[in-house]
Amino acid sequence: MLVWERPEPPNRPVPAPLDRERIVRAAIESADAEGLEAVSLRKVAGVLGVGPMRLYGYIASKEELLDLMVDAVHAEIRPVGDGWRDVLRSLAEATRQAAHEHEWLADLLGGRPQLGPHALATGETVVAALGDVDLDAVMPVVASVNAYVIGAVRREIAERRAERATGLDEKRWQASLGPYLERTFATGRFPALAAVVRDAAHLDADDTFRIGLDCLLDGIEARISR
Amino acid sequence: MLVWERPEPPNRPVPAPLDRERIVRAAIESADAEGLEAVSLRKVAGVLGVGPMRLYGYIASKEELLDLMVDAVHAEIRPVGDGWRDVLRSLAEATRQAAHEHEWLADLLGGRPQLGPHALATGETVVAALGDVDLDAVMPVVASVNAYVIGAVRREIAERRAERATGLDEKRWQASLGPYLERTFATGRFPALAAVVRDAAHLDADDTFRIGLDCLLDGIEARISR
DNA sequence: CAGTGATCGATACACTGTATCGACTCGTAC
DNA sequence: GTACGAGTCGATACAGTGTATCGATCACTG
Repeated sequence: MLVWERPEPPNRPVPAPLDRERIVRAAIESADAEGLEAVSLRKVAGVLGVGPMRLYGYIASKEELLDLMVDAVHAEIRPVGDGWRDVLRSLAEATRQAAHEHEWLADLLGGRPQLGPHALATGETVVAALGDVDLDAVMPVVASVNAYVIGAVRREIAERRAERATGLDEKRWQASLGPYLERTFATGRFPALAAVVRDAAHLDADDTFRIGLDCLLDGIEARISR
Repeated sequence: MLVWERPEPPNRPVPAPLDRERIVRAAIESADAEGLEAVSLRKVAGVLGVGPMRLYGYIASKEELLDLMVDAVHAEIRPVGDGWRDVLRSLAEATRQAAHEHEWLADLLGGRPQLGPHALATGETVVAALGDVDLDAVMPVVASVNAYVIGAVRREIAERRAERATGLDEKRWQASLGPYLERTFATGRFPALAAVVRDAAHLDADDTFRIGLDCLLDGIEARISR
């Protein structure tokens, strides 16, 4: 068929410009807005106006995308302070802060080794601030603080989600968790637990986090100044 | 059609007897053998000789199955010892041990509040052993140890998996992580980190875990005996 | 200008969790 | 003894997933 009667090719749109940063940003926005389980390659590609397979030019798997997301958040974690204790506390608070802004981070933290440039940069800052600490003690100290933060943040976010799930409509709450614990404790099988839950002061999340962190830092201090 | 020429109904098999315990056991075996991501309701139902939808008579969602799996493992976590410190240490070691036997536990720990009977029983044991501790201090103390354990175990399992992934064939290892860090450190952007990784003593996982735990327990001791 | 590699996205595959619904069984009321 | 109602079981279906494959198209090199 001659060109004259052949229609123009269907206006093939210029392929949307793409790079890892754009992809990761879109993924993070999705995760922030709708949770991690709502992040799919199809949706991410969708908001970028692109076919799903296009992403595989920039990442090799979804796992890699998640790794990139975590590393991107590490860019926001900039511990500051004077001396090792300040910096470790700052690291902990900043990580917790990041997880508050990106709840999905709690699902990913500690799930895979963090070796991205921003994670390494954070590590560098921290380790550099531990210059006056015995070299052999640096790794276990940083590791322990990281471990504590990961676990504490996970628990905190998990609790927050559980509350939100029931709290969304008061009915559900009334019909589920509170009374469940009531009934369970009423069996008398967990007297000590029941006593603590009923009679002890209920700390908020901030205080709980800080107390544990202080304990850990105290213990570290005792150990490295020995 | 008369019965005489109508074939027997196709030997409808007696429905396999089922209960939550059987389901959970099958799921745990799957997860132990092939990892958590290989656990699907179809497969679990399959090994039980049952259609997938049958499971929904016993659980309301896959999440609930995972909750049951975690609680089942909590039955193996029986902290023992004299005094609060022994018991907290025992709790930590037992949890870590459980995660070594069921690596998928690392993916689930801290992901959702643990309110199953076995988890509560573990909590009861621990809290009971903290009888001589100020009531208001019990919750944050237990929470901090739990947080540390969750994070430490996660990191440990994550590292183990990463090693295994590359270690399965030596080629991959040589081509991926080791040299990656080499090259990255060679850029000179992470001098302090590089120094630690190169010059510091490399502790094994057991020691790393114990050092952090000791720090935390030391800090707790200082705080509650104040 | 021909050919060659890279890039793009449509299609396809195997699989997921779970809603729906018809077929069937069984205990009970008449 | 029979009709009915409730409940159980599993086949089918649906919407969605990550990713392999591959033909079409593009930009660039000889």
